[in-house]
Amino acid sequence: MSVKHSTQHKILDAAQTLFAETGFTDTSLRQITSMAEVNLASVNYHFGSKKELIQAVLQRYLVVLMPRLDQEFTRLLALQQPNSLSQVLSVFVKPLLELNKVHQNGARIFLQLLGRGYTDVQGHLRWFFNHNYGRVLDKLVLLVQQACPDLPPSELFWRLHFSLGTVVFTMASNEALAEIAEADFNEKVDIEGVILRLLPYLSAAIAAPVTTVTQLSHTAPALAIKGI
Amino acid sequence: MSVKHSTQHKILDAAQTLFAETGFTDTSLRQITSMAEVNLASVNYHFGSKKELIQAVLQRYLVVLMPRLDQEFTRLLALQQPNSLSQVLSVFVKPLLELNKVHQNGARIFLQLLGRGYTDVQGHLRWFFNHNYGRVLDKLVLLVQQACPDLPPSELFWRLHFSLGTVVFTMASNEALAEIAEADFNEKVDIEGVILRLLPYLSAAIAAPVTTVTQLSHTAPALAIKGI
DNA sequence: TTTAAATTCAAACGTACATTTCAAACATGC
DNA sequence: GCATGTTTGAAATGTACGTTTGAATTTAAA
Repeated sequence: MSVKHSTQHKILDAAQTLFAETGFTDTSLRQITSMAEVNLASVNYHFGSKKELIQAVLQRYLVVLMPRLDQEFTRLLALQQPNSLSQVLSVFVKPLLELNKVHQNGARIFLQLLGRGYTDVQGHLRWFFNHNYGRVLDKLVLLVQQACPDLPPSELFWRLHFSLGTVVFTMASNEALAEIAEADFNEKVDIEGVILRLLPYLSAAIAAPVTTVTQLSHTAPALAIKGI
Repeated sequence: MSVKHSTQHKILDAAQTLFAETGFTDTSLRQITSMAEVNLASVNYHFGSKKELIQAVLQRYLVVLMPRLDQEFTRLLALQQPNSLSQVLSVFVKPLLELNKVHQNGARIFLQLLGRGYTDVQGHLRWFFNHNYGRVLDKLVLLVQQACPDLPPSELFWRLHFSLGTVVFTMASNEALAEIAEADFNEKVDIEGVILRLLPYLSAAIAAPVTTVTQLSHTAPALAIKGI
């Protein structure tokens, strides 16, 4: 049935599954090597350290995804005339789903790992990510800015991070959510289904009218209270 | 300057800070007791275990917040006529900010802890939370349902979880975000500022028009591809 | 002041972890 | 087929963790 895999490959496969399920810190090398049916020492032999294994697991997807995204962003930027927000966000879909070619359920696993990466570890992953792929995401910011010219840059900054949170958290708790959805609403939701539900949600959110505090305090008199 | 605090109090204060910063698993009891300047054994003496300490840290805020939320939800539900979505979401603001009375920066710390709770630990916190406060949140679902009568229940389920992700992730990485915002846009953003920015974002997101797959595939031809 | 309970303390316990070691097994080019 | 470099294996190392222990100390009631 299954082809013969190298030790590295077996380690990466087991590691990504356990990392996505339990997080980086809560997954031990012993769990990984035991699931991969390889020797404990082989992780350090092939990857150097646990830290480098984590990065290798992510790299397998990033080296596929990021050039694809970069290409899409560049294409949209070249169109000169501004794209709609939903057009911009839609370019994520295909590259993300193509991660399923890298590995079965690759898209889901990658997004889960991304979520873990942003909440689990404090330093090295964020650095690793920004250092290697920061420029690609700058293009995304530019595209969204063109799509929402009325949005102040600082507001856009916050809303893009809100959106990152939406995606990342949803994927981190994806398993639990999908189970509840299936039990409560009898609907099976795969990663594509979740992404499709995210698009209109995020489009509306990012493009939401900017509400000033004065406007808000009409519907939210709570803000008038002092001293807290 | 500072009043004399009991050992329990000192442990809770140190624990909440470290938990919020580093997460539950990545914070050791030795770090906590060393910051609190108490003996290592006192955690187990006063709280029983690390698990129970985590719950105690959260309880300090939950026992204040949840009855307040419950009261607000009940009040809105009693109005009979449906409330607008932004009215519903606005009731979170005051109770959340009142957590600053529980402890300095209590609102921020609590939301950060909530974020950690949803991503760090797998089992016991989610159970603890749903078991104790599930009924309060059922009222919220009802209110949102009334505010958005056109939203199918399953869509509402997903969007509320998307929104939870937005809040929870934003708070978990709040420190980093606030730093960047201050450096890039020269604007100091406190927890109240973040909450105020979240409200219009979430209102628009939850109430976004429901897009069907057919509609979407016009702007996102990516979905037409097969085999992935 | 006496006494009993509550609290603190230093030390140790057992466990799990990432990493290292080094000999054995394996593969590969000559 | 031998020698060389690569990979695996079982075992050990050292560290950090949560928790337990039992004696010392403080607290507070009698």
